[in-house]
Amino acid sequence: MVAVRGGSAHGPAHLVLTASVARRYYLDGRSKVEIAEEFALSRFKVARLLDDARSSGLVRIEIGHPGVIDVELSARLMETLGLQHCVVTDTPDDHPASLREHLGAAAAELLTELVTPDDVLGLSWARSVSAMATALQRLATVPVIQLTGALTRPGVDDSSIEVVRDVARVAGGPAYFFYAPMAVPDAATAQALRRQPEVARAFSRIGSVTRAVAGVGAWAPEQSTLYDATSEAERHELGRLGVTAEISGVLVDADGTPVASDLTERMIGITAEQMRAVPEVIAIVYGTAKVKAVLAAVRGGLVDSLVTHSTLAEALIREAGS
Amino acid sequence: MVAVRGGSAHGPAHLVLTASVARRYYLDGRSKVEIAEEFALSRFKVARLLDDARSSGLVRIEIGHPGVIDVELSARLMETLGLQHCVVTDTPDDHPASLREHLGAAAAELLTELVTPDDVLGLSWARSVSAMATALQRLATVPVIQLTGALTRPGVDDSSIEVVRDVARVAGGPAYFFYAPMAVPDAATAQALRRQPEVARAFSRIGSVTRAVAGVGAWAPEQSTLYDATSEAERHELGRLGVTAEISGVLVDADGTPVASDLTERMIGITAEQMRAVPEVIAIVYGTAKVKAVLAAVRGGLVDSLVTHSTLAEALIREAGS
DNA sequence: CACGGGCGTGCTCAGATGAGCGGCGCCCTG
DNA sequence: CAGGGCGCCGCTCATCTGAGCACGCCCGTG
Repeated sequence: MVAVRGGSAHGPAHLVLTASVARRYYLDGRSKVEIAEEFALSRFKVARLLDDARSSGLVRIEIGHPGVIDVELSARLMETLGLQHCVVTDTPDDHPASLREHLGAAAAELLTELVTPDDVLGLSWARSVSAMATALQRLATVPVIQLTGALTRPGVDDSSIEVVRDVARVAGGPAYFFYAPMAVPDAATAQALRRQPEVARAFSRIGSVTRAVAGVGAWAPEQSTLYDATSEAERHELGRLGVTAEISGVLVDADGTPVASDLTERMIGITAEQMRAVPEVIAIVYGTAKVKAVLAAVRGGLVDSLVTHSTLAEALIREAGS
Repeated sequence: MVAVRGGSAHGPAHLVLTASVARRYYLDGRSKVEIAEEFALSRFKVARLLDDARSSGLVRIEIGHPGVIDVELSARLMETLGLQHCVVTDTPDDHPASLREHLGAAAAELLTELVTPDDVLGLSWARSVSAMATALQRLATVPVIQLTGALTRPGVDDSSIEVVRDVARVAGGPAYFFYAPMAVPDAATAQALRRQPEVARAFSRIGSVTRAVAGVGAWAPEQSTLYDATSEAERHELGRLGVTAEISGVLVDADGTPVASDLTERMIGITAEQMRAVPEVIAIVYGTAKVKAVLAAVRGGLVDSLVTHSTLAEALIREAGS
């Protein structure tokens, strides 16, 4: 090379050459060696041109997908929180009911995809889980286990109590369900209930559950069915103990450490240890009020996967990053 | 692997996994081997995931640049016509004067970039070349050669006749210019003029020109200064001979083959052979009426590089493709 | 129940690629 | 004018990557 350089280093010809090379490489899929031959450059030059093109923004790479699922955000949330799976919809979040419906549909799709005939499915009591059951159209043949007692709020139609049976019907597998409340007034009653044949039958299966679906509640009014069903004094006491999240009746503090209390003894349902032992717990969550609760549940290893909406997902990433 | 597959092949989890992998690969620049290890996949699986991601449109790669130059279109036109260089601006084409100004500026930038101290620059007579000269702010120190006589139209201010001197001043190199018309009434006068010291001095340098800038005219009213300066009979005769393009006084047919005629003898300027011998002739062209003229000039090997606007560039690609 | 097509998977091996290095010419400064 | 700094270039070598192939499983069919 004669090595006498002319004008500006980043003139239009350089720009167009770079664009040509980028086009050949990214759009036509040619190798750098081929491009080097075609343009009479060294392959190193081509590589540097392409590096420049990317760093200068001449080449833009976007990851996206037409549809309700924001795949890029899902991937980011998954990586940020170290989740097993993650689905984020970009549903507008101004209408809780439609939000729940969309998330239920997304969770149903996820479950259909994930569940194999080798799985054992556990279901928690939550409106979002019920929404998922409604949307579920197909599922591998697996046993379905009820993980907690029911908890209905007067005046609120929390939809069918038949969630476990509905899902089991779609799956074509056996259903392990029972009729009992999530919490009872005293430990003795709880123990008695746990000995009930149906309850005991379901509970004996909890250890074999490989995938579970649950909601996540925050310890605040309207943010947890359990909170709303608890007495004023107990709410306060549990709050004092640092309760931040409620997952299927399991209470944990901000670090995700289970908070033992009087209430723990009175619960009919899966324990913190059992839940942590489940290989994959999928939580369906919505509402930005639950940021800290979700983080606690994930950090505590209780929740492994998330189905949520973009506003909450972004808030989670922001909070987790800080 | 246990090899019992669950739900749908393209569920949300698959989508999000693909997005994660694509993000790591394209955005974070990790290698496929690293990604394979991170996600516990085989590197083949990663490669196939990435292939799917691109073919399904999950990953979109765009080449573009904020500015007046449409680099992507420039690259495409360059490849389609096999040009040495190409600059396409996306200036709106509804105002010829502003168009000429923009193209002049783009051409000036291109020239600044391309010209090295080893070059010898030739300039043709054209309004667009004049516009380039006006915009030129910097240039390597090179000799500047006038390639043709001048051709002014009455009532049209074709700007300075001093183009060659102006450019030479910016370059800081010697100027080889002369005052003579582009065409004269008879061959004898032309020969006499060519013997003029200044003319001969400039012409003797034509063989050493390494880069030239010119316009391209179509053989139609208002599309070529030479056409407009020619008699009715001659226009018709030349049209009959198939003249399609005029480049710096050189006339060629639709294939780019030079058309010899009576007029050829009466021209004061570079010949077709000489022009083809110039390593790079850069043409500044605008107006979709000149599609066929540009194609002829390029196919004939007279023009090697183009500075034009998007409308004409697209028309050229369309026409060349068909 | 045996067979064969289709699909997804991972292997081999040659060719492509990236990281880091030394060389060279330009430009700036003393 | 000499020396040093800097940016650009292309090389080497270890690693990465793609094309094609073979295997095993699933499923539908005779």
